[in-house]
Amino acid sequence: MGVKERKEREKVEMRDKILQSAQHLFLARGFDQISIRNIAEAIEYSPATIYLYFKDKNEIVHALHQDGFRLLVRHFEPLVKFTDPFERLIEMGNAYIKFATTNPGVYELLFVRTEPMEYVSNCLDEEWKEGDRAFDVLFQTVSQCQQSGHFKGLDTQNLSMMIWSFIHGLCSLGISNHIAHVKEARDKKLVVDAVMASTYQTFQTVMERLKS
Amino acid sequence: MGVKERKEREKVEMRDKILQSAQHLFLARGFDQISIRNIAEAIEYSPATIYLYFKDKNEIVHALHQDGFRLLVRHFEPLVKFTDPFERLIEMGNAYIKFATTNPGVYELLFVRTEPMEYVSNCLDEEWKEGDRAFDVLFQTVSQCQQSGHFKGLDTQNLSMMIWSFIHGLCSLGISNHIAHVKEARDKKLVVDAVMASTYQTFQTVMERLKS
DNA sequence: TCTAAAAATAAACACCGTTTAGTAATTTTG
DNA sequence: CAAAATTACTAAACGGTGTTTATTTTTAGA
Repeated sequence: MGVKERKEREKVEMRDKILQSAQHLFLARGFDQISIRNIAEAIEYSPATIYLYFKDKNEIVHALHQDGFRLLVRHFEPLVKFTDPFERLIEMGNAYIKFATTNPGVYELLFVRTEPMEYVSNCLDEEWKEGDRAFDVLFQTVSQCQQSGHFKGLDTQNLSMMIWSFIHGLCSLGISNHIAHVKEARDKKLVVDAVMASTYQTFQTVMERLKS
Repeated sequence: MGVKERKEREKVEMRDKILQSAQHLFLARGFDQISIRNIAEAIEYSPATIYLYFKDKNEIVHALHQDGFRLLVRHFEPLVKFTDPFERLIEMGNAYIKFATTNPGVYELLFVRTEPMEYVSNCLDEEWKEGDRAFDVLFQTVSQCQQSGHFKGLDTQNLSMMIWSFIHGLCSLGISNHIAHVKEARDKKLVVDAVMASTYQTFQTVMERLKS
């Protein structure tokens, strides 16, 4: 009676195929190109079929979301080798920026677009495990920094928030090309990279000053 | 021969009416509700008529964009009364956050949505005068802070960028409800407000430490 | 008043997410 | 093995979007 097992396997495979297709469309041609019809065409099924595997488009986007968070967390994992918490914190900033700049699409999906947020607002908790975990890594590191005598007198939660806000603002502005207009150069990508790099350096200087 | 003058006046009035309608729809019912058909219905004209006054939808959004930047700059104008540059800088943070939280829709239009950006990438410069002016106010203030002995050894442009990035990250995360998931409280709006307020306080503390 | 220009529109085109009703394939049952 | 039942799939439609084209209505000037 391997029929049931096979059917379940096929169901999972189809789900994966849909998600893979959606991600490919998203990364290759932008958020707007994730259309049910485009996905359907890519996997060579009718649009209606997709609704047998996902409740609606939001559910697809949310699944991609989870994958994105897992990717972010994976960027943080190698940082355990840095035993000094402050050093690890700085490396986390690097890892975060690297994640955002090498995966601008994924970053946009995770932190810029608001559509999935609204969806998540409904089916609370548990869906955001991955996101919470990412923040928790930061929080723990900041906490350890404080235990080592850094950032005296600052609330851990708020300081973590501040650091994340800064890095997010940097990445978000960079990715959305809001920075390019400040400078007059032509090649936007280079400008963004340069500004982000040097701004981040400034951030590091500021953090250094706050160490003791 | 006042006919030509009247026609020109009517042309401008119609343009304004379209923009006013678009802004109303946007602020009242969100970005998605800015549809050519909705605008047309609101001003009691056919959808096609709108294309006699605007090249496409992007041109409408971009016009709203400019208005948004003018509103932001207007939030900064009262700050000239603060003669101490550092005090003015802090007040600018307050003004920016106030702008973002009291006009989340406008803020989203200006700094979160990317659609208008792409449009702007084509018709470079001149369209962004207002945006540049807003950043310039910040830059000048930071520069004056440094002339008063604050923020020693930090590049002005980058430090300005850092400050903007931080505040933007805070507002952006707050508005997009990315913060709410960190805490487990139910009333998101309150949580966002609280976290933003206290985080901002932390930021102020950090800035204070950097004064000398 | 008649004509030429300008302004507005109806209708269509090609998309979108989603639903419904019906077909085709597959599995289970008699 | 054939019939019934279940499952998998899809064609077509609904109401929405931005935009274009051909046509009609309104207006202005001779």
